[in-house]
Amino acid sequence: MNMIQKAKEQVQELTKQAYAVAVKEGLLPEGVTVEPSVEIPKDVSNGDYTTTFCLAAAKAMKMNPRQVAAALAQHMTLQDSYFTSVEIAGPGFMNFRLGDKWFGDTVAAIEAAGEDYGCSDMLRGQKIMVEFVSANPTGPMHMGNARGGVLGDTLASVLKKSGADVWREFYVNDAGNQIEKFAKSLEARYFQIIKGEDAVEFPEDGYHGDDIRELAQLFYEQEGEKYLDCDETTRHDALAQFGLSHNIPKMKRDLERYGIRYDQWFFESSLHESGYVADTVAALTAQGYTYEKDGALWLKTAEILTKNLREAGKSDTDIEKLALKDDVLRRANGFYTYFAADIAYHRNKFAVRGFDKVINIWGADHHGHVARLKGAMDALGLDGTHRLDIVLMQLVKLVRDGEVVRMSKRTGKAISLTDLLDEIPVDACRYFFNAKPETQMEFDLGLAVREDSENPVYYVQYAHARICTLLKALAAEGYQVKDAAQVDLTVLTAAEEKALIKQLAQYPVVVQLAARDYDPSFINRYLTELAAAFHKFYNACRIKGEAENVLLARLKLADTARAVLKNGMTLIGCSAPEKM
RNA sequence: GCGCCGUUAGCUCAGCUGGAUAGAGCGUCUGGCUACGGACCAGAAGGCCGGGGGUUCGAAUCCCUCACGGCGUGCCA
Repeated sequence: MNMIQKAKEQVQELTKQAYAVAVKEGLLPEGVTVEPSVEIPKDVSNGDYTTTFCLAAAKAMKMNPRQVAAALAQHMTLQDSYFTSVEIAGPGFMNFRLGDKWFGDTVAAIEAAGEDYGCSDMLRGQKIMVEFVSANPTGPMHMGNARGGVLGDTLASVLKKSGADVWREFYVNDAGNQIEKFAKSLEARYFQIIKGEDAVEFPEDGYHGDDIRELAQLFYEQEGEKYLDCDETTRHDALAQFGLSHNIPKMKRDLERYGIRYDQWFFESSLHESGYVADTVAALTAQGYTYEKDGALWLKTAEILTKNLREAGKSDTDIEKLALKDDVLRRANGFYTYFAADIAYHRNKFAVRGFDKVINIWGADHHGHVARLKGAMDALGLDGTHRLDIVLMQLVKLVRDGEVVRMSKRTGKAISLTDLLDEIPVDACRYFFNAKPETQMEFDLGLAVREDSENPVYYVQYAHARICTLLKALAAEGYQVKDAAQVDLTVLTAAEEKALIKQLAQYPVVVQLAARDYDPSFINRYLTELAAAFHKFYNACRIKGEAENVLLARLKLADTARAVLKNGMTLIGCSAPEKM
């Protein structure tokens, strides 16, 4: 248990005990079972911890909240607790103030945890897969992929710190229609190189990007006109394979520049080759969830989702309005759809590889698929409703000089992830994209370079570097950081010192919130606040030249702040340099 | 039409499962080191929390409704 929880539980216990005594004394009516809610006031003048118990319980007691508070305060015994005072304020808040012991214990607890500070067993025993980016390997990755990459990677780290057994995966869509389109686009460029640009028409729905031209050129340089007259299937296969063999390693390289590494790159084609897609569709058919129409095989999506919605309490008229439709699994031409492969893929995650929970980071434009993929898992008896979580990430809106820049690969105007990294340092990118998933972000390319100095990541890094320099300077004077047990931490009484320690204590809570909400941006905000708390402390309290006991206590505090800054930056994949 | 996401300071965003006077950063203005890193700190200005109703002792937060913006609603992936 972390120090915040300890303090909160004490407030709850003290309040409950005081209530019990007050009842015994006949001051308050018995039988009120309201659980005391404990909060940390924004303003320290309202104490370090507060409970709203009196406000919540007053109604049931048919009393004025302040009277309730007065009765409780009378019988509050603070001996042996972390608190030194309790006072009634406002409409009936009870405000508790922490004593020295809590602050000292907090510093000692952080020291004892070391690099594991922030870890919890909240998700102990859970095997969780995070699948993210999974960009089509038919072209360069764009800004949206950058956001998804950062989000997925940090989320995975946060879940791991919360005790889960985490697996990072990239799903490679190396089969299906997109690949065929990819091959046709490459083919057209290949022919154009040989026959001249005007002699060959480029497919309307093909990929127009320059990367396709470059790949075709490379292919031509390597293979010459060898594939000019062969049969189409052979040529398409060769071109697609060639293209993928260039694009996939490039995606790996780009993601590694962000510090993102996967446990596995899972190929869609493997599901087709092994017959697992066909097997999965057969399993759905065996359960009676499919039917044939117009030569295609359909999944009874509407029926499955209607059942789920009814169980969730939706009325039939509401469900009617949704106009649910069934989905094709196998086209009339005999090929399986992307959806069929996706069902097989997720069945594999649960049924074959045994993940308890699967989290997918998807662009918001895929939200229409969430319910039906979960439903398909339900139909297979895999409880997709509860075990499959989809984090929908709003797309990054690119703006250049106030004008929206489209990101479609088809138009070829996308700003690639490589371009982005060439302009902006990795740390700034990671910090910027580590935002709340559902926020619609705007990224102004004109400001991209300025983002450099504006990005709060430098503020955090500066705090860290400043401490490192300080430690060196004091070491040169013979002052080493000592163990908490050897330092008198009770001399840390200034408001800035206490504020800093309280901020340090928050870290484990923040990590858990990030894991609970699948929102790693909690860590960003926390680090900015921690850096601010440090800078304030540093500005208000001198270290060098102070009396030795004060110097050593403050030095210990600064070093503790350094460790937690480093811990958090590592968690979100940013560096914590010792000098800048 | 229907569905999902969003709307908070000039800009980019917080607001922790309903709490006290709604907060940061950037930008603007005013101050602060012969002292451990001024990439810092202190202070000021700047808000009908998109509009309207409701629930509550209490609403930016929960419910309803409307407006605006983004996305989706394929035998595409």
